[in-house]
Amino acid sequence: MPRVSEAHLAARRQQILDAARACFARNGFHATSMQDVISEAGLSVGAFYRYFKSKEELVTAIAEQVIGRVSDLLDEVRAVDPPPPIEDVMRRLLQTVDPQFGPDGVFPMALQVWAESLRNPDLAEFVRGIYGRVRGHFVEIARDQQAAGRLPADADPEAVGAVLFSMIPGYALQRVLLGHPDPETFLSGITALLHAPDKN
Amino acid sequence: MPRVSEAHLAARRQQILDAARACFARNGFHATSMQDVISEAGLSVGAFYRYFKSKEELVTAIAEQVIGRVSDLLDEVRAVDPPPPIEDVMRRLLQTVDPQFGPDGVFPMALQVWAESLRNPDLAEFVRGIYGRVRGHFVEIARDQQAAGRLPADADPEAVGAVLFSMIPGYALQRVLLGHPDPETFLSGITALLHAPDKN
DNA sequence: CTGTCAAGAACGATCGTTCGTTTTACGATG
DNA sequence: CATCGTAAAACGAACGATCGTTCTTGACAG
Repeated sequence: MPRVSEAHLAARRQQILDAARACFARNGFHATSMQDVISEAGLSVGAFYRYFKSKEELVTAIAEQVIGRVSDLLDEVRAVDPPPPIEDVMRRLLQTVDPQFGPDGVFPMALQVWAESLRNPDLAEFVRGIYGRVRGHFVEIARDQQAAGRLPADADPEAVGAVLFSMIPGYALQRVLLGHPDPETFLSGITALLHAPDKN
Repeated sequence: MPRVSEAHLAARRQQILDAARACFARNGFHATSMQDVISEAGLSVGAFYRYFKSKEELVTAIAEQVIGRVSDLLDEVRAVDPPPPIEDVMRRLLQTVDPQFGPDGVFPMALQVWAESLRNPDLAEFVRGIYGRVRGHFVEIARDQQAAGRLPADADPEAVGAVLFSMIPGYALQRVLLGHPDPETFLSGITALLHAPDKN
């Protein structure tokens, strides 16, 4: 019996996922047919359905990879101690994330995942879990900053973390939809706000 | 010949748009069929195609209404002088925008529009135009603040405007996907950042 | 042989849209 | 005012296309 090697099976699966990612990035989840994905992968219909139960399962798998990748990008940045100033943290973050704004990056597809998660409860829960963790990292960053005396002593780290977190997808959206501004300009805006004279 | 009143025609069109908005909010652009929209509107297939050339035209019309609404919300807030402190501007903004986070608000559908605009060039251009204008408002706000001495003299208003702008969709995303935090908490985070000790 | 894997024709469902028909509302006519 | 002719407006059965999926078939490794 032709039991094929475990590695071969995994490779096949990844081959499908890669093809799907390309198609989805090009045309979106809904406008790409199974035939598109299958042709791109150079497989047959029957082969595909050996590896995925349905199109929805494929979409979910891709979406989870995309969201997971976003999360990983942010994890890397957090893994720096001692905590540098907020501006440096955000600089690292924006620079790490910058190559992901192009058509081949994760952010254009992240937009699709966000929309999709409104109608796919499983995906919604997954997204909630990942983004909750990511925001948690920002809260930790805020806590670090507060401990270093770079935030008011009475500040709520949860609140500051939420604000810092908001800047990432907010910036991503500007980049993806408007094409502006570059990371350094954006950073200078953050710097200006952090150094606002105490008249507010 | 039954030329029906102009008002009647407009009302019919709006009736379709309302039905479409309800359906799209419930199931998304792609998962709602024409039959869904038409039934919701209580019309016949033929009647629908008298008012819209295609489903795509309907989607675009709805998307433009949604994006326009977001823009209008922000316009209202800007129309206040003399310019209050940044925190007050953002408070007004977040409170105005707060009721729009629920399932019936514009933001869940805005997510869909963002995704859709990646594959619909006409819609993309429209979105670009509107959001460009909205960001322009934030730049003006930054300029006002700078003139009032509440921002460093050498700050770039374009950059500060981009950062302030980013907080809105960034916050919207958190609210829609995570359900957190409430506007006042988020605001306290902004306040904390604005009052950061000058060690950064 | 034997059972796994790949292949792709075929299927039912459903999609968006068209189009021939019926209904409706108004202007003209007497 | 009553009637009728007519074109706009509404209707909905039907259509072709395409969708995602199933299933029969053959090839090939153990």
